[in-house]
Amino acid sequence: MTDTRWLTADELRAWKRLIAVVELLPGTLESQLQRDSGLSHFEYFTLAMLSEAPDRTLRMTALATHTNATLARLSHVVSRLEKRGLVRREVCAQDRRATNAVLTAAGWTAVVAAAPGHVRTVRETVIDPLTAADVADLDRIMGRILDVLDPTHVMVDAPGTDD
Amino acid sequence: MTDTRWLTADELRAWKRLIAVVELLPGTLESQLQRDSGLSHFEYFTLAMLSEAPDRTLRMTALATHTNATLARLSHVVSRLEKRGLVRREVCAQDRRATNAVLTAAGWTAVVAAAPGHVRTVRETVIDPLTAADVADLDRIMGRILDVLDPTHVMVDAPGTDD
DNA sequence: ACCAAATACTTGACGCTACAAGTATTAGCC
DNA sequence: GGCTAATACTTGTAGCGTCAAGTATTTGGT
Repeated sequence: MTDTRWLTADELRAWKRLIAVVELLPGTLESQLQRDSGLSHFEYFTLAMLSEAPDRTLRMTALATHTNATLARLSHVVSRLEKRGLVRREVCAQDRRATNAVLTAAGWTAVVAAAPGHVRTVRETVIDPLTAADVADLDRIMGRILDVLDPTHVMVDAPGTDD
Repeated sequence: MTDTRWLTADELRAWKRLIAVVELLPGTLESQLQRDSGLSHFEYFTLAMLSEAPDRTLRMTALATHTNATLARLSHVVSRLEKRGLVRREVCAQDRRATNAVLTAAGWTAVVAAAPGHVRTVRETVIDPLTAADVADLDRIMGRILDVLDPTHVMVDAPGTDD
């Protein structure tokens, strides 16, 4: 336990603003999706990952990795999505321990219907207030932070993580 | 419902990275604080706000605003903190409808003890991987996003929002 | 071939947050 | 002054995420 290096005024200001965005952004996305599509952001994200996977199918473990969820959480969420007919479970033929989550036709319809409103919200809240240079800076900075938070780049820059 | 303006490749990359940080950062802060201090990030933040307020006291409504919480959520959290002896409730003398949340001596001790570890985590995950120019860019970009998410700047740049 | 360990989930219980409804007090209006 | 509306919370309920434990299947020795 060495001496604490406190934040400078500039660092503190940037940090406070980042943390404010981290607190506020999820709620904004959540509200819009819930209101317009009846989906939580995590549900939307899960369906989106499946929609881009080969055969619209992923093993639970792979899906959990891409959505940054625990297997337990994903299992509960997939159960709910299954009850609503948006996803279907299949036992994996190659490895009977494993479960494949498959996007149903209804699930595809739901995610396709939800996407435009979601993208519009993303544009309004994040992208459109920024200049092209800002976007480049944001990309660079978030990349540096992710090198620490997610060194193996499991969540981003892996296949099938489009939003 | 006009045509959707989809994200360009650059925008999409920056967005995906931002959302990854938004998903991963809270968990990182949460784990460290819980492990080292037995506090959730929200509890820590609540105590920190109180610690910087005059008389270490704030009305519930004001505290809720600064922590970006609903009154209901804050009420539950303060109840728990009260049970642990970190916060005390007082009826406001001027307005008997209102409740003041007051940081106790034990609460002060807890937040002071938790701060160094928290700041170290913030440094390691966010500040230190960035150059000074990055920090300035981050500050500017988050400011622009906050103009949309929090137009009245209630959460940031209001008094008593240091972290 | 067999058995222990590892893997891939699933399930149940508990804690936290949002939402809805309720209580107490104050402010505004006539 | 008295009545209504607004304010400032508090409390109960339901839903979602986490953690711990359990089940089923496969892998890796021996």
